[in-house]
Amino acid sequence: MSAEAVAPLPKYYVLKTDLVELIANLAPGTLIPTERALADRYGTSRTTVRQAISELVAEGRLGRIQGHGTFVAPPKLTHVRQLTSFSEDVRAQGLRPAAKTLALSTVPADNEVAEKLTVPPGTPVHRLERIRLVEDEPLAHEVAHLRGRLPGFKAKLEKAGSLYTALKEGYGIRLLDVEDTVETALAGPEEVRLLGVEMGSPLLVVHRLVRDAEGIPVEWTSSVFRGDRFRFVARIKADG
Amino acid sequence: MSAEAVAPLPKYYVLKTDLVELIANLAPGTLIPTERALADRYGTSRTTVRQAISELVAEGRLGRIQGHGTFVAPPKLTHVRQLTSFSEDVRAQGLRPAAKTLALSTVPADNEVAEKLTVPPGTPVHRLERIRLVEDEPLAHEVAHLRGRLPGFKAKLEKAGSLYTALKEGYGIRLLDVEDTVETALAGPEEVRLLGVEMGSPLLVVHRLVRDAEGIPVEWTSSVFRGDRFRFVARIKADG
DNA sequence: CAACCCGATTGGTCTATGCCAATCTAGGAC
DNA sequence: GTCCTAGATTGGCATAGACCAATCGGGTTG
Repeated sequence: MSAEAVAPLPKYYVLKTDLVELIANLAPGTLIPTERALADRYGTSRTTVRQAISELVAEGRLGRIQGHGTFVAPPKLTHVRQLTSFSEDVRAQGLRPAAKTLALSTVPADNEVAEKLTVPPGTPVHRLERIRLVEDEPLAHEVAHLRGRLPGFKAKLEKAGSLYTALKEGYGIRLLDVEDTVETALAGPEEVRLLGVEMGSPLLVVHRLVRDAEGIPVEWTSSVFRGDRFRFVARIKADG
Repeated sequence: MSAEAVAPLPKYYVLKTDLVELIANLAPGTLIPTERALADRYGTSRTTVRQAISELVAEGRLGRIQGHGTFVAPPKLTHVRQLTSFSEDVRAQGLRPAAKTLALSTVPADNEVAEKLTVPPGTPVHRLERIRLVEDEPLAHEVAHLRGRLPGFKAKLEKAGSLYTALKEGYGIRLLDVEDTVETALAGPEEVRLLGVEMGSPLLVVHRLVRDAEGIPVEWTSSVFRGDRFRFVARIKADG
């Protein structure tokens, strides 16, 4: 129709679009043809097939396992971030949450933690490192830093099961507000190891600052979520 | 030290790590060596160099322009999402915001819009499509759908300059709360065209549902932000 | 029967190379 | 001087093939 020269779409993008159609009606977990088979069928190189598949993996639509194959990924979860706990959010969706504590100790605050918690660098703070699981699948890596002296914190945390419950019922700390920042990143070796994602897959990096009823920062947490399995929701109320 | 066999890091990842160090002390905009030069220097193929650079581009640390070169990317912006407007947020950072209206019309609600705005499919709704700019650079593509009859909307919007101001001062609509969802995606041809990003670069897709004082949904907006230029912040107040 | 091993299959990394497309620069035409 | 063109340079796309690593299935071995 138009006389204008239209830039032809790259082959890998055409293939990607075709794959999206193909998997639209397939159940999660279904294997798609192998890379070599697709390369044959489309008369293209495996490199080109891999570029198309890689983007779909990055978008969370496909997954792949070396030696096994490439399959349709399960749909994204929705994570409602209110002043509730991760566990509650997940349970509200009918799923089974869990947390594995990797480390719990008292450490001197580094410069970043000190700034966020408004304490002098070197001040002892509690450090809690955990893996968040849903249906036994590791979905997030979280490192929390807590300000102040919290005697018997370990026992209280285990008893309460939830960080926020422990703070509230163990120490009477009431929370005023939460500030979350959300940004994208790509997985490196640490995330590959901890979350079982593949190199270069997208992540959501969340930094959370929690203030108590007096407006004093009490918690500074850095979390890395699998970007292909999560969607964040924030509900924000009007001021008046 | 350990007798355990350590999986050797892929070459492209080593190169990526080296590049992160290299650019740490370089000013934004500085050109890094060309792909061919890096391939020579590291005794590797250009394909491997491109894999390393591609991930850094996806993370927003590098940018590249065909025929020109690969350069250090500017730092991310921070976008505070409260019940304020995009414009106010950007101005608060000392930057110059702008919006370019691509389309403003009344259209029948499709299934998704109808569901979100709780109206029957086909109901006339206002559709506003805009490009958000900061310092003349397009950073987001936004399609808003507004429920209800809004006589003279176009004129009021132009007069107010801001969507929220227009709703409030033009029609007395007070807003109760906002619900944002944030997820990741990769750029396709439309984003390449509208935002000037490259194919496959990461995006933040935000869906926003705004309710009025009675809790009735009044706005359903779909936004696509450049993932390499934005960081979201949500402040959430405790309920009581 | 269970445990083991081996080979086929599949994705992961990498090479070497070619050509296309966008950009920039140096020279020449006017 | 301005404009234009022709190369050189740079990133973008794609090929064909090699070898590695993880997985899985079937057959052998105890």
